[in-house]
Amino acid sequence: MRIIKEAEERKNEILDVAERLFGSKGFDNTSTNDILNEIGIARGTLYYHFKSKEEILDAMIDRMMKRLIEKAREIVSQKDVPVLQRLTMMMLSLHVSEGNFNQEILEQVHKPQNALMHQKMQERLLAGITPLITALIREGIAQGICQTDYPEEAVEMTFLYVNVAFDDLMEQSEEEKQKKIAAFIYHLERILQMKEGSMKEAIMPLFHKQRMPGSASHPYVK
Amino acid sequence: MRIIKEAEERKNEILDVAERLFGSKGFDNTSTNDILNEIGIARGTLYYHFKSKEEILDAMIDRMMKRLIEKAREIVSQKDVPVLQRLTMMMLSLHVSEGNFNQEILEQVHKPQNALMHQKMQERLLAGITPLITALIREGIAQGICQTDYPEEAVEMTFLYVNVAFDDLMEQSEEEKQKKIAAFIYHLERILQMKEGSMKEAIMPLFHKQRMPGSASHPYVK
DNA sequence: ATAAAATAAACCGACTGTCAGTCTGAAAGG
DNA sequence: CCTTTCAGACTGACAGTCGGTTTATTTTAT
Repeated sequence: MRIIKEAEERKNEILDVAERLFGSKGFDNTSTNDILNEIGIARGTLYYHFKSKEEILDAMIDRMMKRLIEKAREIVSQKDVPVLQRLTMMMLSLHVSEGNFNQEILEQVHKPQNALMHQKMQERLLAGITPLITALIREGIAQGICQTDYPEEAVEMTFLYVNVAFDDLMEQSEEEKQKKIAAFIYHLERILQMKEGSMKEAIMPLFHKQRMPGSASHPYVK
Repeated sequence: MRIIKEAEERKNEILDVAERLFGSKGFDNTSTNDILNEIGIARGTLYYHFKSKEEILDAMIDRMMKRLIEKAREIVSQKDVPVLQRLTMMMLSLHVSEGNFNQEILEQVHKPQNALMHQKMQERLLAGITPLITALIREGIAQGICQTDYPEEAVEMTFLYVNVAFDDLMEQSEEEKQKKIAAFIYHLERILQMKEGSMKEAIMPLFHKQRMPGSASHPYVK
């Protein structure tokens, strides 16, 4: 029995499976056979739609990052929410959004074997999100909440740090985590020359109820 | 013809070649055959000394980082040199030391295909160097030159940024580079709450002669 | 002491299994 | 007729294994 689908539809089907398999087993440990067996298509079909395994990875990451960046864009555009809260929401959205899917993939992604995937994702994310956060910071500067001569670089610096240092945060003890977060806020306030404690004050409203890790929703985040 | 060597000697021979080949072609694009052909040993010999290709990579990085960290340790221990100059030297040593070897490997290392190598090196480097720089910062704090409640995290943040952002600095235009560096110093001064411009003043003495990129020696660096 | 025997260390290279990617040619859908 | 799919055999490259060999060192026997 032969099922014909539109190219786009089939591609997405492939990407869905790839996303699940790469996410659960990693890129190197997923063979192209795994993918095409799971879907039930022939080898030729896979290579009709993608010209290499790496192209599948790239397309998958592309699709994924587009989703994330779209969410981020929505957050930034909520002009009625205070700047600093939107900033916090941005940070959070990258680590808890999409149900617990990102959780699962993040656990995979920072294993050494998935370095390629990790780097590609980080590159994309950085390129896509930096301008958005930068815009946010400029808003903050305009409002006199913060100040820096190099908003773009300030964002790069902090965002990069969040992504690398907080990636393997899960392996740390609870107090270690708290310290890392506190230190980050502390230094973020310095970089952006904010009133001491103003960042913490912005974060608190988002946590007024205790949250189970990685699940329940924030008041603003989707 | 059969040449028998002591294990250590042979291992180092293998690592030498691996270092050169991984450095010039990347990890994935270097086959185990490339390595053993170049040395003129058999397949079995290679696997007698190392149990996998990845173990070769790990050992190579280990050896490399030990050298780097040793140099860094020497720099830190030069108590007669002002703290901020030593700090600068640390940063520089990681990007220009060892002749122009690092240059070559750094160019390779930040290509997407070498993500694994890059990540492993960064992890090692971060773990090895952070404590050294942190000690330096504590000296600075004791001298009243800078101040932070979280020296360790401040170091992690800045050092991580240097490594990631300055890795692909070579591809940027000259003015882009200058801006990035200026921004970094600007924010570093803020993070460590230093007198504005004090970092720049510390850097200048190291550059009193114009230097050819990546070659001639600094007054203090080795 | 010294030759022979045993042990260990280093080495060899053919072989295996896996996997990404190619190719051909036919058939179904629209 | 043109896009999509099928089937799957094939290639070439590669990491890793294995049984066996050579060289060096130590032990034992004489």
